[in-house]
Amino acid sequence: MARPNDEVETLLQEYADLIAITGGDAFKARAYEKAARAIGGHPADVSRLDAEGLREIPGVGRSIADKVLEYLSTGRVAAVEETRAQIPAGVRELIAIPTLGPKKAMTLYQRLHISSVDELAEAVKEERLADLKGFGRKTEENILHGIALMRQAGGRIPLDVATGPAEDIVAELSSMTGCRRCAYAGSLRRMKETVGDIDLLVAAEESERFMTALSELPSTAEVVAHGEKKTTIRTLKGLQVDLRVLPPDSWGAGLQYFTGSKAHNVRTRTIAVRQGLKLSEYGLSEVESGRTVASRTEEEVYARLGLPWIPPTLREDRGEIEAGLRGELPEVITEGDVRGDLHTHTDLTDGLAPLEEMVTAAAGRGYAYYAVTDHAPNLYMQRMTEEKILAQREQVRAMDGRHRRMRLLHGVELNIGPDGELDWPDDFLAGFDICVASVHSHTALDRAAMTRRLLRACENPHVNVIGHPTTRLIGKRPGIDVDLDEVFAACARSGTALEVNSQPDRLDLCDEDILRAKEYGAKFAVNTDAHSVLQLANLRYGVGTAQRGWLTSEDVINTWPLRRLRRFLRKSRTG
DNA sequence: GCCGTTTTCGGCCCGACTGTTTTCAGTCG
Repeated sequence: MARPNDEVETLLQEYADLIAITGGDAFKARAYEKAARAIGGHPADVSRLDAEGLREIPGVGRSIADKVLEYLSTGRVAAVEETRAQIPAGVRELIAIPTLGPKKAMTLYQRLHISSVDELAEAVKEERLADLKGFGRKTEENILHGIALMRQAGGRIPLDVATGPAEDIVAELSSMTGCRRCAYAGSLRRMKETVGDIDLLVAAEESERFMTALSELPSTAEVVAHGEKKTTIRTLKGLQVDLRVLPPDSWGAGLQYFTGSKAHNVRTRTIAVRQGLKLSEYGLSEVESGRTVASRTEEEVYARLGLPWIPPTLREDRGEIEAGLRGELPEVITEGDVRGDLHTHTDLTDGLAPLEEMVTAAAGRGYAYYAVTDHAPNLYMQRMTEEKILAQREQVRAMDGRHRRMRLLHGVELNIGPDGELDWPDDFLAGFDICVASVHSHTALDRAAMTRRLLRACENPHVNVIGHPTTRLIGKRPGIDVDLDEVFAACARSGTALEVNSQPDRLDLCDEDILRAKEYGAKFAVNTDAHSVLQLANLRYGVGTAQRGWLTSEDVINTWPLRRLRRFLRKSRTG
């Protein structure tokens, strides 16, 4: 059910990790990492490719192509199994802890026989790391901090990881006879950045066959509970899936109930009670007579409560009930409102696809404009130069107009240095159509310095968008310590947009920060930061996050017509 | 292990930061 490319990517990445941990050739590990990434981001289904087709993927040679074929035909790869046998699986878990890499993980295993995150936490507490070479007080602190950060995510699953399987299962159940409606609900439907489990609903006259179907899916590893109204399974990847089957007449009430949030439902139930009604997953009914007054659709249920239908992404009790009652619910943006992506990469830096492929894919999405924004020189590993980016500009200009309905913008993703300085002087920046500027280094500056740094970037007349403004990585790295209110105010004042980065492990700004920034009158750009053709589709997650932040088209510059966008990009430089 | 030749080996994204050392290894972007 999972995309074969993703499975292969996961396998090759594991092999790369294992090579690194067991002290194998670092370049070999890198080669596997690179191939993993290339296959994960490759548009064609690898399970349909032969050896020759596989070797056309950059970074895939004879050896890796053979391993992929071996995996696709047998489900296993001998070389990987052999390496797996050398160290317990838990050792690999350790390198997920920030600041802990393969070398330290191997030391911990060899010297202290630590092979799980729990054992490591225990060992730190018992001060057993004290006499290990290379492990000082500060390292212990970093490990504990890293573990705490991981546990904070509390086993919650990133939005994109849950979405794929949820859609697959919905498609599967929808195709069964007797299925009147099928959808996922819960925090996934509300598009929270992480979800605890997948809540599925089916409307049907009888339930058993759906319960059985779920239990018997190839991706099901374990049936946790199997009842008449509810079945819970765990997938091979450890995702928990709850299925509820409802009578078709209860569909709307059930969907409303199981979408939540809990806080939102408390509010809707309270409104019902005040009207002498009772709201449950089966319907909205009169308390006295028991007569059902609304249940078939969500619209009907909300309408009977005196509310318009409320988009799931707003159902957090953050004022949506009040706004709905007043008839002032925002018209939040949808994916269809987005006219172009303003932050994307190509293989000129760390993207996977050449310019032409990215542009063609963007045109295929129906965009009216599209910005290419590769990395600038101060991200040293990308080896960008003035010559290279000017040559790219030539290519972009030459390509502009080839897709009739889509205009191309040539841009760059600049690095905001520790003092707020940028990669190139102003006169060079003036040659770009759009500049995104992001923090990539020096993430540990104190709050005052960090704030000064970002303000200076905002105030640069050529900086149009602050990319992933907090640089957080969900479950991995907290955001930078910065006075966001100052930054939001500066953005609003200077005509600099704040990015809503759609990468599922970023979603930065997050919903709550967006709500705050909007108060300052700041504008936003919902971008993918795509490093491959496939990642252009991550836009949905950014749009979901933008919705959770109550953004409308008016707030989001890349929903605007090109003419208006261009005016915004000129900042205050010209009238 | 991949790649591209200067073709069958020798490079491979480079530099900064951190914490630990006392001149550097490990991790990260």
